[in-house]
Amino acid sequence: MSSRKKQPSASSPAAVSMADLARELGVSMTTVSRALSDHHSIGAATKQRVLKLAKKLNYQPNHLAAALRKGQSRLLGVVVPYIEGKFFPSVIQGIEQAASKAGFSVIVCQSHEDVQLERRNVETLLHAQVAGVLVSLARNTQQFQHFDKVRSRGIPLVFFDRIPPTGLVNSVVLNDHAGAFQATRHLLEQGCRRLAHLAGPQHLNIYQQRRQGYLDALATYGLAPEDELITYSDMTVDDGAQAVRHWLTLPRPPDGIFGAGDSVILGALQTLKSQGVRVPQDITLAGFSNEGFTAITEPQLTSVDQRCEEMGEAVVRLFLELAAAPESTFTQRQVVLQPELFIRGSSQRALASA
Amino acid sequence: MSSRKKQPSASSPAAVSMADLARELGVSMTTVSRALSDHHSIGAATKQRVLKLAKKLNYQPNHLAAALRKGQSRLLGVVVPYIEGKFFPSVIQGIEQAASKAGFSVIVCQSHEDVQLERRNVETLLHAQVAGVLVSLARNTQQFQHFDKVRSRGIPLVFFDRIPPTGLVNSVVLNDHAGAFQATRHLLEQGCRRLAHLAGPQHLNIYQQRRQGYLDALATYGLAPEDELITYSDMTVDDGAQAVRHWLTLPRPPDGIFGAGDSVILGALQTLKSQGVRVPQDITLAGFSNEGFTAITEPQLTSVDQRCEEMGEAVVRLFLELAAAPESTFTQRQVVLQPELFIRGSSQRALASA
DNA sequence: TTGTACGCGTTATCAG
DNA sequence: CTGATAACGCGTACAA
Repeated sequence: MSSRKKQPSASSPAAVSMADLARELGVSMTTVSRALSDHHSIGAATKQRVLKLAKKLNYQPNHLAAALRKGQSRLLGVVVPYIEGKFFPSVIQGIEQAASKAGFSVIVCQSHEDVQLERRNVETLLHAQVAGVLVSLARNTQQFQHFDKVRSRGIPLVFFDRIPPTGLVNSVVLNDHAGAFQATRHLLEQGCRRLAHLAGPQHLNIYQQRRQGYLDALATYGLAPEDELITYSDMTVDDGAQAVRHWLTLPRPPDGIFGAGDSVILGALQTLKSQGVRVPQDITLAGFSNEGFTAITEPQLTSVDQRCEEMGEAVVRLFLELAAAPESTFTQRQVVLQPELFIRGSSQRALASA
Repeated sequence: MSSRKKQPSASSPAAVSMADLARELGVSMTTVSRALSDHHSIGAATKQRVLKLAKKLNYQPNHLAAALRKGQSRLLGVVVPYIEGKFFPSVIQGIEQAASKAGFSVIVCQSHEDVQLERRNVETLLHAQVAGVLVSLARNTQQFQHFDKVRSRGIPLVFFDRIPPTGLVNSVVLNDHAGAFQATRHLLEQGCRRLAHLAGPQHLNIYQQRRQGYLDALATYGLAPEDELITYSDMTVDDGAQAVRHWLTLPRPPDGIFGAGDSVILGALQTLKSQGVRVPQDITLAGFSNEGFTAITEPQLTSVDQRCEEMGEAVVRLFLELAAAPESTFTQRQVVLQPELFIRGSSQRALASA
């Protein structure tokens, strides 16, 4: 009908491109590009003209094309095991904040604690041409080849919280050892001398560290660990309940429990109460993560806070450093954050004995 | 040094492109493209050769380029108010599942209940050239121009849970009215006759519906609503506590409370207990959302479950329909899911009176 | 300061 | 069935 090259069909997007602006203004695309990207080689007047028309026509830059051209997007890929609970949402929150400040957007993927899915997530992110990949490992991830592809493409890779045991990576972690140590020492200070531990899967760095912190704190009080007072599990509520039922059958049950997670301690608390065992008078409790529900239970649960937002920010900072560094430099930086113990009713005998 | 066009620099990504495959095999890029995309016009033998080499060289398709060319990516953008709590993570879970099944990836953005951020999120998604935008509105969103841009680009737009009041949109919602009606009727069946309601912001469709469900249930019992038994708030724990403190000062306090959310009911429960009021004997409670903590409180909280995963799946289904439909057809489909009441201790007088 | 021309990796069109 | 070529929208040496 019309002889125009681009026929603005009524229903289709009015996607106005740099070429359109250039044609309209009678300048070259180069000029437009420079005006929009605030390049130095550009006359102030021309720049204003371009910017004005761009606004008028509601020009939207096609980041896809830019990414293709530059071989890099402004997207950040995040892989986490799950987004229930408090920890990961908070970390993601920190990541989003810092990323947005640096002009990046964030894609979030869940591995649902499944290596297979984790692998596919990484693929997805690579396909989306992300500028960086930020990962917290799935519980059952024990091999790490799927991350080689990321590195081999020169894309910055940062692990956080759950990191590979190899250590040959860039990572941000909490000082889990210190957190566990603090919590355990606190229970000991409350007078406990038979202190049990609900431990997590030991192939995950975090649970290993928490167990070690527990052991080391015992040692400072001259206490030897007892195998029957340490159980290993997936840290669910049920796992906590089951462990407690077992411990209560012992000739000498524990007088305090440090759990490597909050859910498992919740299970312990519920079972203790149902069995008529008083918390904290008979048995004190402390958990890890400072989940929201720790302030809801009765008594409230003492727990180690993980500085979630700070972790997210640190992850992005590390990514930015890697992105800025020349590809050749293979750094292996590790950022370590300090946890904080939140002391609540489940461990305070002084208050409860009243 | 070498006469090759592409000099594979040691440190840079070994990104092998279709052109590389074509050159290596002595065929055209067209052929390679067809083999890879399973086009019909291609010899079986040639196809195998291409596929084999592609695998050998670990060819990774550049979806970015494809998206640029086709003007469409396989990315789905999701905007939610927040990802704490149970509801949104679960819905996202449903979305991810269904999207992945259809070959789409998912970007999640949080508006943090802020229109400004919501606006920017939508921009971000458009920049990322998403194939669809799935939105649950921020609490204070009352204007909707920022979504016009999405539609004007011909990108399918689906709202869920918190939708614009205009109704001129594609959406997936829970039958909030039915949920509230069920919960209220249940409390009435427990013998309550002075039933209070903790209502949410009425410009949000969901809270409006829940309030109406409450009112309609009262009506079926011939009860007239009383203004002093309905409070409006942002539904936080504190809001619930405050409302209860007020109600307890009334000459005739309520004998049951239906809250439009679980947090607000939690606040109510805590305050009631601290004041020595027995739940459910003196006052029954029911909330909305079936949050994880409803099973932790004592007594456990009766609450309306929102079919989160189903909602996510429905959202994606609707998106796919819109994407398949010709641009001209302006449908306004609304999918309505049925909620389910989870009855727990906070509302069961029969059990507690024992 | 501005413009020309090319390339990023893919797909669509048309010709053979 | 296969191939050459143009195009998607943008960035950037290089030339003017």
